[in-house]
Amino acid sequence: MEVTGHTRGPASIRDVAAAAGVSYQTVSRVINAHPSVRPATRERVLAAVEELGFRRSATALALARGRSRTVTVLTADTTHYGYASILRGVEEAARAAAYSVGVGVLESADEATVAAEVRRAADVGGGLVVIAYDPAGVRALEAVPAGLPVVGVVETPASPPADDRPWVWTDDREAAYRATRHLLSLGHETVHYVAIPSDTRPASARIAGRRQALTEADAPQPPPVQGGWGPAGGYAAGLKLAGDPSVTAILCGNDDLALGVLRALHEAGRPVPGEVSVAGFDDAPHSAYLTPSLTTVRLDFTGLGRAAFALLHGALEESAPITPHPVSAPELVVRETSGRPGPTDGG
Amino acid sequence: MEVTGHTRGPASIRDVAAAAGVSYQTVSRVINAHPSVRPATRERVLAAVEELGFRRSATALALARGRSRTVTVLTADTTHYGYASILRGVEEAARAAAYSVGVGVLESADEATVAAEVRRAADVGGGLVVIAYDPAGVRALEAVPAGLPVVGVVETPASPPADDRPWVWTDDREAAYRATRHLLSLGHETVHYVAIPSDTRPASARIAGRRQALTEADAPQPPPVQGGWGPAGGYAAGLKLAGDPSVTAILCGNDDLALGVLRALHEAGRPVPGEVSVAGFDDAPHSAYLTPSLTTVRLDFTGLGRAAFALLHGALEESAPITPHPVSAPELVVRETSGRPGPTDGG
DNA sequence: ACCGCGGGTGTGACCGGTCACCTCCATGCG
DNA sequence: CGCATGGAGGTGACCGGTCACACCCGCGGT
Repeated sequence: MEVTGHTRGPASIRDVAAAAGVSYQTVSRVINAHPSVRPATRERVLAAVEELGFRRSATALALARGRSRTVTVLTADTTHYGYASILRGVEEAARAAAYSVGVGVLESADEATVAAEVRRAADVGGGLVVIAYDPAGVRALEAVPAGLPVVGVVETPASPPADDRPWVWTDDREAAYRATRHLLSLGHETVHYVAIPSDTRPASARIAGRRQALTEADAPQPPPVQGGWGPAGGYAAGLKLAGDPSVTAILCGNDDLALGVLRALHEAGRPVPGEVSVAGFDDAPHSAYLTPSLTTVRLDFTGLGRAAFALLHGALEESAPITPHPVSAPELVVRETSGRPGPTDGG
Repeated sequence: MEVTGHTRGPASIRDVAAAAGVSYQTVSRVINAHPSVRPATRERVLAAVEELGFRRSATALALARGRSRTVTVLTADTTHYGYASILRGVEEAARAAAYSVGVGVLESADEATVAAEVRRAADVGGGLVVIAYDPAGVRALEAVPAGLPVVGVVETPASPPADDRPWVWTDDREAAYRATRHLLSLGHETVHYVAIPSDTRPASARIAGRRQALTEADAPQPPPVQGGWGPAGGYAAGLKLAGDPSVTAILCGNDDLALGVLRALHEAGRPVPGEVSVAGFDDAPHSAYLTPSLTTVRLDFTGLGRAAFALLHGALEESAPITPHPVSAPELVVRETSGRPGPTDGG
């Protein structure tokens, strides 16, 4: 009725300008809260905005400004609890800052594929959060071209990151240290370790934390067992360890691994925590409800995601001073899978 | 050396054109594989593309074409296994089609918040996949403005969806039917049900499937117990059911719920499957490794995600005929939590 | 009365692509 | 030989915003 000649599709600032009887630039000023617009004019423009249901196109904004209010999270798996939590943290912070978040899954760790994925993510503009706990993620982080804002979510690094390529991490060295000490304090001679893939690096923070605890206690240092990411890998590793009667305490790189280990111990007839104690990392939601419930170290993945976004936000805009690391410290959660070692010579 | 005056930042088609000694339009033609470009010219352009590291800007493309090769997944939780798998399926299919995928988390089911989230997602253009298993998702699906391409991921609907607003689903009616029949066939008198929030609707497909199985077997029909989404809710529901000695079989709306129920039964001293049988939905990765391992119905969430994308892709472009539902049928996976009912009158 | 100044607006170019349309030239055919 | 045809390529406008700049006007100072 009152709308006569405006174009099909969503209204643009030109449409709004026409409706309000001003120039498109004035509309732009109103949208951006520029001070020098007369109140009466502002009112008219806002009324037109309301009436036409105008929404400023994110695409056009990105093109004109050169950056895109978008962060893309590159991850090897959306399904894994830790990764999914990081994604949630990023999304949460991004939403609060009116950013959009994209996801790219690194299907394989193959160099070319990863590089292609990084390029794709770069095409949309904005920043990148790379979850670099695993080989695919590490590759991706390396493949990010210079000049593209990126934050890596990594294990506790040995040396601080370069300024132009910040990292974010939880103190998993400390986490491993505490979990190991907890198990030792119960009376176990040593603590075996089932590793997630990233822990194969000799510099792995978790391995270092465990080593420190073992060293301080003058305990033997059995080499880590490779477990992969999921329960299946933990199960396989668990079967190996279950066969060795000297094994009484097992620390696992994550809760899923621990679950597999628990199953393997069960099948091998080694009661938990009667004979063997088990602890995990992450405190996934189901860990508290397992039978027996899982002793684990809670890691603040959501906070990690938020921190990653904050850093990126700081790099993309000249606001929000780069908040260092408002990530909660790891917290040991003692549950039923850890206890004093029982007599193992009996069976 | 050879590059003299081209602009800072990523190269544009104008830069490439200058380097190759052609017009920007020719570059555009080469990029888009337009036939009428002489091979020699094409070669020159491609060489320039290579040399300058040209990548076509997704933003500019979106602006010029009017649509943005992006799909945004709206979900209430990135952490939940089923949701995360759907996201992965969407991402997988999207990547194959050179689309980007965004995520929006519906933090609350509050109408205004959800509407705002939908608008935000709409701002980036492209299509929407809304995971509408829960109240927040259902609200979001309703709040999507007409004209915006959207696909809902829903429970088996009572009536087929409208053409312009397609849905995608697994046959969870059949899934519930099969799981219930399985439990009945073991000799249980009836099957109790711990529901996920969406199942409160009287028209819920899962509830209908279970009802049908119970009806066919002339079994009593105890009302569903509300469980929520996570293990905590399952635990609470499980405690209630555990107190009733007549309860010998419990079907749960998802594996996390089942986990909580198992824990509650354990604490109540009711052995599984000795006294009570339990089954879940989803077949989450850890379910096979629980002790006892969980009988469940595997649902093809990833396929669901891929199907959702395919539908959206069909709506966004005039290609890829709308493949109806290449989603795998639910598959009953019988494990250790289900067995014949034992003597319950003893304790 | 003249100038400078600053608030309130409008105009043109630009971001990096695409699309519609035009030109130029080498053919083929009547 | 003249002309329609189609391949190869170029030009201008446009998508929906932003930015740099010019304009107009009222005001205060001299």
